[in-house]
Amino acid sequence: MPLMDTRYDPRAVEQRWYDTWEQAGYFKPKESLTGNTFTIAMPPPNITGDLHMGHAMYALQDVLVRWHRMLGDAVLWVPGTDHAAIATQNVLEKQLAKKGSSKEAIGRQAWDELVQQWYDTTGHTILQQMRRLGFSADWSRNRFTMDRDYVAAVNVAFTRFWRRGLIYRGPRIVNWCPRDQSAISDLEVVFIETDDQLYYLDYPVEGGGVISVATSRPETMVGDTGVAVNPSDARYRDLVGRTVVLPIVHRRVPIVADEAVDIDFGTGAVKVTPGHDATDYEIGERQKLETRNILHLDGRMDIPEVPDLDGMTVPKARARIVELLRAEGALQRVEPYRHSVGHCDRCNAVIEPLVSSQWWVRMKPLAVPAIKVAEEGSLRFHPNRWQEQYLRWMRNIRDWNISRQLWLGHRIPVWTCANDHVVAYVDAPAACEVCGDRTLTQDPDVLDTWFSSALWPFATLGWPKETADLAQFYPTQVLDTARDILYLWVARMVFTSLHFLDIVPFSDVIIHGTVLAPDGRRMSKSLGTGVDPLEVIDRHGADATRAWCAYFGTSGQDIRFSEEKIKSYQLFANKLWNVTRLLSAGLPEAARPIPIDEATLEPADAWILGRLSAITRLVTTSFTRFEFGPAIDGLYEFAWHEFADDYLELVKPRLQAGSASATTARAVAVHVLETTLRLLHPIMPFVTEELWQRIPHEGETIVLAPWPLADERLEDQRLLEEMAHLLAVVRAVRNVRHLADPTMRRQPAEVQSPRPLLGDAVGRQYLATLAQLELNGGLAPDAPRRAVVVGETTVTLGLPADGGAESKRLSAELRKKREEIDLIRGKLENPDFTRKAPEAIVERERARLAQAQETAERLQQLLGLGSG
RNA sequence: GGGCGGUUAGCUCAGCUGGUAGAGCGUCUGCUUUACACGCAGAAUGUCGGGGGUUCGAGUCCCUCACCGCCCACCA
Repeated sequence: MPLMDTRYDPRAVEQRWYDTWEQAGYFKPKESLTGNTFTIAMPPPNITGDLHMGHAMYALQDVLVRWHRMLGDAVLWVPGTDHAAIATQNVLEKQLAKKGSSKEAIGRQAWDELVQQWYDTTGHTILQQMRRLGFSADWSRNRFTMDRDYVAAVNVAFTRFWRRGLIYRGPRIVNWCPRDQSAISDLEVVFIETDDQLYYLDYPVEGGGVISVATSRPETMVGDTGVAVNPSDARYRDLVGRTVVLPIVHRRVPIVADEAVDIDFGTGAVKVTPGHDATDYEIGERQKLETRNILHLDGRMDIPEVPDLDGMTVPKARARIVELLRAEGALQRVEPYRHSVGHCDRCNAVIEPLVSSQWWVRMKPLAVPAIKVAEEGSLRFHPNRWQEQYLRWMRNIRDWNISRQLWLGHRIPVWTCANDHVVAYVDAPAACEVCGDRTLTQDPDVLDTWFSSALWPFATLGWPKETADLAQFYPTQVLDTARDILYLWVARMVFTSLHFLDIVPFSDVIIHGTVLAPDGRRMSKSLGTGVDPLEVIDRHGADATRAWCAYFGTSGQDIRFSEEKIKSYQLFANKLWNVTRLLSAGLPEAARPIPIDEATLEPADAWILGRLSAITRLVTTSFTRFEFGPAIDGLYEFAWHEFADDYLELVKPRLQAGSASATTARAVAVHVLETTLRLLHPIMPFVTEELWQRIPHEGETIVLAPWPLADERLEDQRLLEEMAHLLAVVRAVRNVRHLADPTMRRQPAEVQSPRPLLGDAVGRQYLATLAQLELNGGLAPDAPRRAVVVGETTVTLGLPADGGAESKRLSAELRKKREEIDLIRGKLENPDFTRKAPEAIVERERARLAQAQETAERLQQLLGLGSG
């Protein structure tokens, strides 16, 4: 069917091709033609989630996946979703609340059934949305972190860690979210700058005197079990070892010396509340201080001995205790204070550190190999600077709190029997493996959702079973994600895989830029700054959206969303559509490629083939380096400007002539277009398939077409230079004509060039075609004329005379040339330059000088004639 | 407190190991030329954040300052 419309409509094309590809099974791994496999585990989005611009960035993965498919590798892109414990629990709790119920009301068993039912019925909407972007993942291998096999993998992982002694349970200070009523890990705490107050409290010292301490949380003083000073602080040396009597509760606590105390902060003395502050907890451990809990799990005060405060929320308790302290004369002063307060990154509640019994993973031994692989280079980061961030975190790693007090997630696979034997089991045990007792109870907590995510790249392939997929497709090659989960997820996959499989899960980590709103703010629903990728696709097509993502994604910088740039890629698709329209006219659809007879190539043909080879190298290199920007820029420039604007304009007369030369031109043009479409396919899969099918090609789909190979023999440097010169002459002619009379089209002209342009006749013909000149008639001897000088070539145009304007223009050009000559000459006359600069650079400057001098001489001649 | 990124044309951004400043959009001029007006042709626009240094030569390397953004940390 011939292409009639002058406009490419992505909506008429994309869905159709996607369905065709998926139904044909093109996204499933094929037998490798290279012996290589190429695997990417797609970062699993939250099952509750909707597609946002962050997911659109996964287009980078699809570019690589499609490229490797064309290279002939056995390619597998594994998709899936994550149960995202807290987020999903919140969704379901809201649903219950609407019905006036709650999870506590229905009980754990009914809740578990509800959750399972929800998993079964929820449509993984987001994976459907990803198809709109053209993602060529193998959906038949879709995984969910709550699938039966995946749960089994999680239990195996936990149990193996346990048996190696890498998991322990113990009371430690944790970040407690009073709203979610769960512990969260350090990484899930976000610190927010807050205007607060710093309270200076006077604590009476037994035997006389007071010691002043500063605190932003005065209510915690009822949990104080000590006062600490720096051991080298002379001011307090005599007080160390003595005892303070706390106001209000009138408890006696010691004054201790500890290095953690900053002499310069506040008074240099600090109240120690090991029960509710991480630093204080550590001081307490070192100094053997008592740990007192003063909070209920919902964040209310648990302090029966002070009825005035008991049961109050923290803000109320803070206000009340200030009154009480003031009444006792213990409040010295209050000053404004700005500091960071920890908040839950899920629900934004203020975190209350408290001591609680939790499950922990010992990180130090796991970190050692994870550091080694990054140092050795078997784990690489793009951009490279993330390696340092990764290493810094790994080297300073602390134990990982993996238990959450939620009702949704992977239950911790630990059972306790009546005789208090605590053991981890892969499957629910019938009896205690130590004593045989049969009244076992499972730990009520669930695992941090990142514990299961850490297994993603190998558990999705079947681990711990030794599946064929695991054998063939593991390890993966590339992991691409945003930087915010470098530690939460990427780092944890590395040490987990090294521990269980003794292998790096991926060799290259791409950290793509974060998409910001057009004004530079973070994209977020609550700010109203979010952009829906599906709407962008509706407006500009998936190809344009992908090209935009790929262009900016690998730059490593954050990216402001810019619809204009996406629009430009839509126009690019349209350009390709019209090029195809031009070339496919008169061609039978789906014909075989036309053989190119090398003997009949004209210089223009050889030139565009050479440029095609160069662009093939550029794109391939760009993909290899995980830097897609140059590939996209290069293809855009090549296809639009060199191929369409220059080459096609040049061969149009030949195409219409219907000669043997027409056959060659058509064969070359079709070949260049076909190859360009293949080079572009990983980035813009839809339009390239649509157009590829309409021109001569081999194979049933561009998805499985071979990746183009460069042929450097075609890159004739002399030809490229001569062509560049010719195009420069063309531009200069057009410029002069436009200045003289912008409405003027074709006119007579003469060309003089000491060296013939591209073998003279052909060059003159090209010049005539592109610059719209009549070169055969010659100019009448007395006709008004304009001169165009580019290097060695002079074109004399028959244009209306404009008195002084012409010589003024030439004088200006001459002046510019002379400045250039002075500049280069200055350089060459500097002995340091000629001695120290590389020979090639000096040579180039000499050549430039010669060119400029030639032009200047010619201009001088013309002016001499003109002024005479 | 420590660290990382950014600062290049009106806007959004490229510029690899130092060697004549680039793109897209926008602006201006002209053109409805049988692929494309979502187009073609032409043009204008930059003390490459400030200062210092290294070098024959610095947007690019080093030091320093300023502002913007991010990360880490036991900011009581």
